[in-house]
Amino acid sequence: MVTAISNAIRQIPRGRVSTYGAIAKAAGYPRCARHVARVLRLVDGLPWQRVLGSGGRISLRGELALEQRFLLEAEGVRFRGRRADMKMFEHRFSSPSRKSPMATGRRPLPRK
DNA sequence: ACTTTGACTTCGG
DNA sequence: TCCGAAGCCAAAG
Repeated sequence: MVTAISNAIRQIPRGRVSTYGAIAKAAGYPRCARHVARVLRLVDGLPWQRVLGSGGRISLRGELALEQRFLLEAEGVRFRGRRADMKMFEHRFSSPSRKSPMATGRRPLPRK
């Protein structure tokens, strides 16, 4: 699971970004945005700077936030105020990186 | 086994 | 746009 999430993150190409929620979903664990965050903190060697909060907002604080923004701009990602331009730079995942999307039997995602 | 803890998200005011 | 509350889920202690 940590693996699946790590893989998903590694799939984000340079110059593109994604969100915690989107990554979680792409990895096969919808609604597990927080776990994506944990993986980023735990595992290194990942393009952590390409992961943003919903709407392209930076969820980090202090220097990390500044550094993240700096790195992204260096890759060509443009910011509008405090947000990254998601319409342009959000990476679209094709499918869950590992086998069955479902590992813990959860519903397909009916929503309401 | 139970409680706490997040680099989260969405909604309402 | 900013702030607070509630929902979420697995890992840690």
